[in-house]
Amino acid sequence: MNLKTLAEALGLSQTTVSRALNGYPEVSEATRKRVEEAAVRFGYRPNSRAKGLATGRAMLIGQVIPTSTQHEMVNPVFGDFVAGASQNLAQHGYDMLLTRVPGDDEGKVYREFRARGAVDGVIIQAPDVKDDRITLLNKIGLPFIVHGRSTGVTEPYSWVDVNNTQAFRRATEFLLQLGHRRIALINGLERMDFAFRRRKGYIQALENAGLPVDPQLMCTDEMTEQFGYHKTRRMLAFEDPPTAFLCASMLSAVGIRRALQEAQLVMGRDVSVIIHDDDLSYLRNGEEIPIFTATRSSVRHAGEILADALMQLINDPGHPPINQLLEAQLVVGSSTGPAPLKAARLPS
Amino acid sequence: MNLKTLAEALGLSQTTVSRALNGYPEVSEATRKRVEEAAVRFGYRPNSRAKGLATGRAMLIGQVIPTSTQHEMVNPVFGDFVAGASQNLAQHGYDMLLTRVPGDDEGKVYREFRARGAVDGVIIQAPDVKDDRITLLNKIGLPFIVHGRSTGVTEPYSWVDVNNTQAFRRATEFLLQLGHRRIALINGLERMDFAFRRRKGYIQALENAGLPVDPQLMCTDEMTEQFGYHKTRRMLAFEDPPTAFLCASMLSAVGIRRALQEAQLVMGRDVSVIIHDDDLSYLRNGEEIPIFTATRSSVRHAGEILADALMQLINDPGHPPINQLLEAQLVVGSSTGPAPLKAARLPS
DNA sequence: AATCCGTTTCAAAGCGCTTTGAGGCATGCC
DNA sequence: GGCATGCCTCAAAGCGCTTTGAAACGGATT
Repeated sequence: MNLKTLAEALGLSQTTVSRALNGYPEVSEATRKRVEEAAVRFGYRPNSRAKGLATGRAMLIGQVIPTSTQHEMVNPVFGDFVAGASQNLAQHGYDMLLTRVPGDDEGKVYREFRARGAVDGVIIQAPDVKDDRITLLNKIGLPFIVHGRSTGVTEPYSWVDVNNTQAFRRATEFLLQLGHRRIALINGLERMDFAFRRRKGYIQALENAGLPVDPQLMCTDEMTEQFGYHKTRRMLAFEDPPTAFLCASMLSAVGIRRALQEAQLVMGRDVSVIIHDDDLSYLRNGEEIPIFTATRSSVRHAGEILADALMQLINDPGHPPINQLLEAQLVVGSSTGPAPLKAARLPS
Repeated sequence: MNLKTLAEALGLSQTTVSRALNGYPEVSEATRKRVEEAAVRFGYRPNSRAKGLATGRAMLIGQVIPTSTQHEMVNPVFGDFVAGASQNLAQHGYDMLLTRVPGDDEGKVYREFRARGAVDGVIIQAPDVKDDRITLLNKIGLPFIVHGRSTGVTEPYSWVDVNNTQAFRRATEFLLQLGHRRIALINGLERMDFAFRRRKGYIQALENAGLPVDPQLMCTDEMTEQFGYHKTRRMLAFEDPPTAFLCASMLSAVGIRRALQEAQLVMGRDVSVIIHDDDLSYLRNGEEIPIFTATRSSVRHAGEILADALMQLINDPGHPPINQLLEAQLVVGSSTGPAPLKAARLPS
């Protein structure tokens, strides 16, 4: 069933039917009712591509599946983020177009998107400290919004980000207040902007407290469970081991917990742990009482906000860049406590 | 830059240019070279919607974001699955269209997909024991393939599934051989077909061994970390506690591990654990030596196979249904060992 | 009765591509 | 020279929709 046959069935012109369905005022209420009723009855829905061709809109938002080039790891945050974003995109009649990049020339995909008119806008995930994609997208004029920021990019662009610096500064301060002096930082890859900012916050807090920054206590890698596990074991074997861990991911923190329990150490008593909690739907940080003390910020919620902002940018082409900084909540769980008088230490 | 201007710039007709770019034999090699070179130079790419309108193809595969209606939980497997599927779809020039279902009438989305011609096919995730979506899609004639199967559906359809029954039968047998007699099953929601089948395999193994099936030792819910944790604690407090756990998900197994370690029990010595491992990129089951003994089957690989199969179905409309059963590998890690003489038990 | 006006409807153009059916142009053969 | 034969190339139709500019209509006004 297409517009033509529907119009014929109704004894109306295509114009009138189209107008009736798209809510134009030139159509009498009676006609509109009749048309709408018939559309439902026949199960008529306008063809996406024809409509898109006529209107010049794809009604699609592009997104590249965020995989680290290192280990082909899919960002664990992806599912929840997409769920949030899609939900709000759907409210505007948009769907998401997902594509996988062969090799690492993500730029090529965006050029293609643009040239083919495949999407009306794109979402950028996990920006680097200096992310080329932003410059490129600005250049080719494809509406976009970044989930996160890129410190090294000076030109204006739209973004929604968590205040990572602030979150990790506060978390560090919280540990300092509990008397911890040796605080480890289990961080994500530092070419990622969020990791860079988290370290900044951590260092700020230490320096404000007049404490030295020990490079040995900072590590950075892909945030796997094993990463947390191994680093914890190694650091606990130091001469002067940390009494607290600041961890950029729930997943790695599970590894920390494993290492601690294996060493018969009690989290929150022998060693304190604070994590950043993206509030993933499949990996909740406890129920009423959080398992881990955490800086919490729902990535799903971020997705919702991002989607709305992108819709604004698309619907109003002259719109100035939208920047929104979300504050993470510091939620106190049972993984933190006063610094022990004597640091727990593993035999190396 | 569109076809018309490109053709003008080359002093050729649109037909010739189109043919040259699409590899038709009616164009001389010299012309083709010239056209291709110009296309690259001008950055010409055919408009997706115009091309789609002309060819009648969307070059998109639809997928509904799999969220449980219960807790709005996004399937943790989603990211990896999509990465696998998208990769192989991309090889055929296809992208993935993601949509979120408002409410729970997923059927409506598929009808829309069909009526709007928005996609050329769809992928169905996480089928129920009796899944209506299959019947619907067969009825409306939208090419599709199911990731998993639906026991209650008798009509033919295409699917790619892991042999869950077999996997869990083998895992149970493995535990039986180690002398375990009280084996707990931490299963997913049993309206999901995969959970139903896993239980079947588990029960088969017990019955073959002439052992009773204790309903108390079987539980089913959304596979969260907490679910594993709580159920483990509860079961270990039984009069006659299990000495082994069979767990449908890595995530829940992390909860099992937490409960065990908290109870000072050593996995593989006091209590054995076997999990099903989807080989998620962000949640690897150890490096060389698996942490958990597991029935392993990469969900990413399943995505790749599914994508290829769907491409076949789409490219050859008369194609009979494709069914592919993947066998899970039983990999032995350090979480299993001989049954202890006396079962470890927690005070209730 | 003629005119005007607002409402309602329409025919046709256009979006950018593919594809059909036809035409131009050397070449080779009689 | 005339004519079929391939090889290339082309103009135009069509995909299903939106939207422009115009027309039909009924009722009110002169």
